[in-house]
Amino acid sequence: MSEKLVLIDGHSILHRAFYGVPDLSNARGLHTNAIYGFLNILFKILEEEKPDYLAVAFDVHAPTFRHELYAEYKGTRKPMPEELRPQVPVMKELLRAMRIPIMERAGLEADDILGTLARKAESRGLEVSLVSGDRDLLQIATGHIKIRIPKTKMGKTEIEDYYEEDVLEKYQVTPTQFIELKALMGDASDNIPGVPKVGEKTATALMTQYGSLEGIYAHVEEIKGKSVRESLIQNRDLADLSKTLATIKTDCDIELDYTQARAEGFFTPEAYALCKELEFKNMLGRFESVPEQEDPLEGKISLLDNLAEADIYLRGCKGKELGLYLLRDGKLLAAALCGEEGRTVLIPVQGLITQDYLEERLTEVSRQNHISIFDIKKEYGALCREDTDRYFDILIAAYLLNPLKSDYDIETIAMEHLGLSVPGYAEVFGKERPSDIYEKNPDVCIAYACRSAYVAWKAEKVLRQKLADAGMAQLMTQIEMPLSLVLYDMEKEGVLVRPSELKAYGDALSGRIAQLEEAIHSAAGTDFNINSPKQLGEVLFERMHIPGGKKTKTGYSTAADVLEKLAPDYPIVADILEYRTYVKLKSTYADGLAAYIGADERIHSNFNQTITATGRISSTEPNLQNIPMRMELGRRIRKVFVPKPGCVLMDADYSQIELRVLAHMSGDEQLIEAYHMDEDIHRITAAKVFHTPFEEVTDLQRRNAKAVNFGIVYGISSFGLSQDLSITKKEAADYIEQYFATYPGVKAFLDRAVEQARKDGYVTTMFGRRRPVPELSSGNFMQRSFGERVAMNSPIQGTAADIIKIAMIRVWKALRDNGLKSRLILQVHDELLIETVIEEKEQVQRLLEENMKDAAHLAVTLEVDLHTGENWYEAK
DNA sequence: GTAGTCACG
DNA sequence: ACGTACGTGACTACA
Repeated sequence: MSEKLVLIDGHSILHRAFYGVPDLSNARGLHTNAIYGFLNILFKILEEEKPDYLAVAFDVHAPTFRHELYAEYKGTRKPMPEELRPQVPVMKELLRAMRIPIMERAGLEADDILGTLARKAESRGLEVSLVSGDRDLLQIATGHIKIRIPKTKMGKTEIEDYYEEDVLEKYQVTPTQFIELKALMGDASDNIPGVPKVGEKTATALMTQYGSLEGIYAHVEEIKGKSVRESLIQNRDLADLSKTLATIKTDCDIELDYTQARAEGFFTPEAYALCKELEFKNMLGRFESVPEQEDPLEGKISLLDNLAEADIYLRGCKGKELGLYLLRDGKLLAAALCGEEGRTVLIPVQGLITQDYLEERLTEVSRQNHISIFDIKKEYGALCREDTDRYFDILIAAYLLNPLKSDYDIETIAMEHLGLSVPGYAEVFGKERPSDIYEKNPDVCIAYACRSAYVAWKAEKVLRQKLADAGMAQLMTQIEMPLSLVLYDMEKEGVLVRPSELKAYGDALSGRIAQLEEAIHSAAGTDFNINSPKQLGEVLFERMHIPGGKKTKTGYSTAADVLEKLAPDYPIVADILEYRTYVKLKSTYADGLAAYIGADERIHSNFNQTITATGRISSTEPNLQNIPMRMELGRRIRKVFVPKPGCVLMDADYSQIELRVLAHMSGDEQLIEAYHMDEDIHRITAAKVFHTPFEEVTDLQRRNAKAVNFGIVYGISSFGLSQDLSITKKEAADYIEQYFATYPGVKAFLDRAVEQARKDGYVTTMFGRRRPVPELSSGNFMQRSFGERVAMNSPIQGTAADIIKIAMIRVWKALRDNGLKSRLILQVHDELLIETVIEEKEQVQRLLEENMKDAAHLAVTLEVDLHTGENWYEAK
């Protein structure tokens, strides 16, 4: 088999990646999205092609023969955006670190280098792939030279491949004709002059008819369209010049050193270090050997593996500020503590040091020491839970400083906030159990645990300072840290369910599912998997010829909004919708929830504090924040959520908290006044917006006003609103205009939010929580628009999240301080659920209402709707 | 592992 | 012209 060469147009791919990959930047503020995208494309190509040789070509900023021919020639590149420019040298540095040859030569564009090297390689019998975002390269395609054009969209890379025949198929012209096609059309973005008034269709038609530019001019008098004909005749010189400019040189004096271009040994320590600096964490897995900085704890670790030594240390550390790390594997294996730069200790569960003993001593230590720790919610079980002032969670701090990360870990915090490179959990333990590693290689485990305690200890000061600088010190100490304990308690409490009722509910669904499945298969005339959108799309839109266009990349859209339009005309579609509803309820809720019922017949969901970009809490395993509510059938699932004996469920939810937050933050007098009227807010809005007396507002008007209210909170766009209301964009735009005329303060507020985001790079909530909005500086229209909506929505959603967090802490403390046995068990964004001891009902109700209403003092009151019931269904 | 779908606020 | 409402998580199919 012949050998394979891959050549990449560096600038072109960087450009593609820059526009295709959302904004990224590392701790030093360097934008890295183009480099990241480039690497993704590079790795994808390496995997697909497994080339023998690889090189990357770059343009040099110097005049080329094209400039000599044509004074106005500006190069084939678009101007480079500010955020991209600094990424170029870093990209080259990374390529050098990966031992990939960089080909560049004054007077040559990357295209010419690619063209020349490709032809030479082809004549030597190699298979060649040219990777570029630039279609001009298609002229080089042959049976052995493949042009690969990657498209990066939302982080996913797809590559269009063109051999000679593919060019012919897609453009109806040969690669050679392709140059002349471009010459005819001109290409404004490439600064190549062309014959005016010849568009792509005309140019293609002419080219297929006459075969070449020369052929066209030989028969120019026969051409039908007058304006085209005259334009062609007038601009003959321009067409020829354009062809010369667009022709990629394939005979340059440049050679590839095939020894250096061997496609191997990319993953060098230098490249690893650079990727780490750039924070390309998921790239690091590609490196086999993992070079590390010297261990910061070399010689500073003490192993205290007997009771006496451990005891001496634990007594002696009283009053210190400690960093703590608990090594777990289901059970506690060891505790690492750090209270000074020069010494970190590890106390293993071993011999007389039992798990109980160690946990007891840790609880004692935590009572009299300040402790810094990573992910405290997991460790509260072994800690004193009187208050949270003594604790600092570096995970929560890192989250507040940048809530956009998908995950947080100790090694990333060490790198980002301490500039310290330490091995990560996966590097130490891989997929093995910590206890196995601990037996096989205790030193590695000890070192890992101690480093983690050291990082927690060392990072606290830095993180505190950064939080203070960002105005989030109070948010950290007064809201997030106390909240972590509330969440711990909620998880521990869990919520009681009735397994038998859940089972019965599921069984009832199964019956109907079987019926519907049968009806659908029979109507379709074929048995297929209704759960497969692919198969379903084919059956509906191909086999049954139901009208309905493609929407998704992969095929037909079968989403509910598409099917709902078809349901009235096609019974099978209505059945499918019903089938979907039932299957969803069965799989996610009936069966899904059943799998999480513990031995105590309670479900203990995880409440995560460091997931969302806006400051909301999230719930997982299972998600108890998305239990059906809107439809009656699904809503009945709530009947299986019950209080324990002697209790009732009390549910309290804020009434339109986000809209009230908007009224307050915007200070809009009209909106505030509307709330003071103590009437249906959507109806008032409708009356104001549509200039209708309050009493005469129609249901439709109210519904529209409500949709606009929602839209405002989401970061209004006429398109979004038009989708929601099934009206035209124009009508939606009118509504929005009317709305802003009614509530001018709201408009001003939203504008300010976007302005702040543009200026500072982030927006803030009433309580100082930050949400960075990197998308706003994107060159991509779609991403920028998204950034604008985010800038408008986040302060509102985030402030509402802050407020309910405050309420949770107050309610939790009030329950505790009054010695009540009722417990907070769930939070659903604007709603709290309390398992309430019947005797405490009045007291809990009062305490809930007061604490929720008083959680924040706004220009409008916070209203709370409160219900009590024998199950969650009744309590809503 | 990603895409499509759908449940919630 | 571009192509979306904001914030989540779970399940199924399929490469």
